[in-house]
Amino acid sequence: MAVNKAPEQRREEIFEAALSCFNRNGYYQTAIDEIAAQAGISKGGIYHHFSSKKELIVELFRNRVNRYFEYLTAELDSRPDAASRLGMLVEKSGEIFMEHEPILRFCLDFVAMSSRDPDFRDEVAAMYRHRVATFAALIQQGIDTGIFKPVEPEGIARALYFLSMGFFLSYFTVPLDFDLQHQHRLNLQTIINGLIKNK
Amino acid sequence: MAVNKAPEQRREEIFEAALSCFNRNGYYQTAIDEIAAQAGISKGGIYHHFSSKKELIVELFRNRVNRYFEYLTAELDSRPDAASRLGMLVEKSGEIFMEHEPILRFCLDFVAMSSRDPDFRDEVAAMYRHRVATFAALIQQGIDTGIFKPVEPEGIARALYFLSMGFFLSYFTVPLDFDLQHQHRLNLQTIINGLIKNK
DNA sequence: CAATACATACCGACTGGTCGGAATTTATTG
DNA sequence: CAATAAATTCCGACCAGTCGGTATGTATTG
Repeated sequence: MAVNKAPEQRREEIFEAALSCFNRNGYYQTAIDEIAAQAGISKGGIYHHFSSKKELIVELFRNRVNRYFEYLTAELDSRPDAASRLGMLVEKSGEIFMEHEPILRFCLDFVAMSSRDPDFRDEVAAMYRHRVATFAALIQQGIDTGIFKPVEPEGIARALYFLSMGFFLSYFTVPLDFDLQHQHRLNLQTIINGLIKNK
Repeated sequence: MAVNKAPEQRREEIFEAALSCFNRNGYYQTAIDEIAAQAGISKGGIYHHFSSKKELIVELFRNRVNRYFEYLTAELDSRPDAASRLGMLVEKSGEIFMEHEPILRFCLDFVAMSSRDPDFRDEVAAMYRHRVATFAALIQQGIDTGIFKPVEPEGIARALYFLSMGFFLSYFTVPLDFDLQHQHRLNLQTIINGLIKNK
């Protein structure tokens, strides 16, 4: 019958099912039995691989979300200057937006839940610091090379983080009465244009 | 003993308790009994005033959140030009931020939940449209009076909405390693500065 | 005496987590 | 290469507790 599988493969199957269930009904409204059924395993089987529901979602967040957020900043070094690198970030985040919606949705939910759970919040804080530091470093480069005005890199980096989080959140909670890609570029250019020195 | 109170007063007491409970533990993790205890009433009493838990939270959202979001745009007409009006909006939203944190927190939660509940989403959509329309009208005024560059009012208005939502969300989910008021102004000025024509 | 505003007791459905043991795989040994 | 032992993976019944909602009775009010 049900042949035992390698732990890694099972975990992946459980992750996939959990992501789908959490996105459909939310974390607290999802029963372990539901995930188990969708993953083709039993409840006891899930508790063999994860010690609690909470551990499952935290591991899922680490596994999925961090993977994609790090993808964002992977090949940055291949670009010559700050403006080009910022542009690449914009491109890539647009890609993720379109191609990995389930993960984004889950991530947003996790962030929202983190307002009440310290364990969740630690994970979110790590992501926040990582992203802001990356943005800030890029802006600093732009200032050093004389492309950008002498702004506060940290502050603008935070504003970029806030804007992107708000955009993601709104994507799932607001009528989409606009073109996504167009708005995405407009968002970021509105900020970046303010940085570039007047010719 | 417990003397009956006027319905409006009871509803207000229940609202207050519900807001507090929802903020402490979240909507789904809050039992009606909890709200009842904190409001000094019984579960049956609450179901006398509200037909369901869901109706309670939706009414609470309407009653509290919309009240404050409308306060934002109340005295706009008293200001002479677009720049001054935008500035007033910035000021007021900063005030609400500092003085009505519980309501903001609840609002954010409600918005996040609205990604999965159509009934919630209708309420959020109304707020979104109202805010974006207000922003867009202001920007349009600025363009008409020659203060702003000829941008897309709707698009920038959305960016403003996204940024503020992201800021609020992050306020509750991210380490506060910056000065709130300073960052708040920086956020908005970063966008607005891009609008103002170069002298 | 109605009508309103509660309180109390209770129901049925559901949930996270446990537990004993079965099935399957891997390691060991003769 | 069996045969056996040990470890891993998994099942599914079960438990103790929770929760939204209801039914019914009682006090208050006008």
